[in-house]
Amino acid sequence: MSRPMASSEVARTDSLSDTQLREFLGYRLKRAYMVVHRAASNVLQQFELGTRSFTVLSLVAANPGASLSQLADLLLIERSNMVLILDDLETRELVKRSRDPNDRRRYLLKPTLQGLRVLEGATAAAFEEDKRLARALNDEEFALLMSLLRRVEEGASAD
Amino acid sequence: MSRPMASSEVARTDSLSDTQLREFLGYRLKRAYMVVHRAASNVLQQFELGTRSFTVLSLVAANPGASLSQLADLLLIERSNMVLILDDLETRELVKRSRDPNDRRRYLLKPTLQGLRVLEGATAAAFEEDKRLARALNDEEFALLMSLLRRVEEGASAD
DNA sequence: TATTGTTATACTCTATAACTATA
DNA sequence: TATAGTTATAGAGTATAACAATA
Repeated sequence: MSRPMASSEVARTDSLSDTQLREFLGYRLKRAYMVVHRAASNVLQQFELGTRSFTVLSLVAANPGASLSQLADLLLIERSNMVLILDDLETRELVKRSRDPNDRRRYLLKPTLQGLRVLEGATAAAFEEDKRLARALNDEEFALLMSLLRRVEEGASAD
Repeated sequence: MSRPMASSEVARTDSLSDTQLREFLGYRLKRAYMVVHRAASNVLQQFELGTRSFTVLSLVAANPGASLSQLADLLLIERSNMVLILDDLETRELVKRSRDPNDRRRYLLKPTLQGLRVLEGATAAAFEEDKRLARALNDEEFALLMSLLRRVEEGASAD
């Protein structure tokens, strides 16, 4: 496959070293996130959902009557970005906005029947893929990883 | 702070539930990655480096003579995107491209003296911030998390 | 034919500022 | 005056296709 290279002034190997970067939590987190995110995106594509749309649809279904700001806060994203996600979900009739009669600034968000149907299929597919992605770990290790990630998130956010 | 709300047809709590999503490795990975990435970006800003530029500069310094394609492969990004990162680093005279005399398709990448100086400071700051972000974990837990992340990445990439 | 680097482009995700209508 | 939702826009990050030079 690879033939011997004519040697040049600088010694080179076929595979580069990233041993220094591998000491960084940020580096390892990003690499793991990338492969997991890409795989999840591929699976959700058949439902015409991105990972963000899937997450928002899931939260709306689990919290009917939630507001846009609440969702944005929970997902650590800007309200202005949440508007676009909800625009998309509402255009496709997966989520419905309706004015909150008690506070006319707010919209109460609810899933449509079709939204619930799509979510059901997407959740099953996403969950199966999630398990497949973590197949290198046994149940105990998986639970441990989840707990460590949560502690990192909470410890890092607490400034 | 929060006054009692007039009750509406749908019961609502101030904090939404994401218990279903919290079962997903992808969800937890993304949340942890977001807070870590934002903090790292903030720290690297004083060196006018993004996390990607920092990573590439670090790899060039650790592997003088590496090629663009090798770096792209290692970082799991497209060659076309690596071109733009290197354009930026070279414009700022942190990295230098020079033709490989043995294969005139390639460029050998090397850090400049200024590149090494900037990298030294950036690495120290990034490492300190990385440790701060992981301060919720002791050394043993940190090592365990790193190992679990690596196994997820490798297991997930192996299709 | 295949590979390296490149250009152009589009799409996704994130961030900021300013506006409106309500409170 | 503060908050909820919105608009517009800019900046990262990522992906795809096509091309020239070289192997």
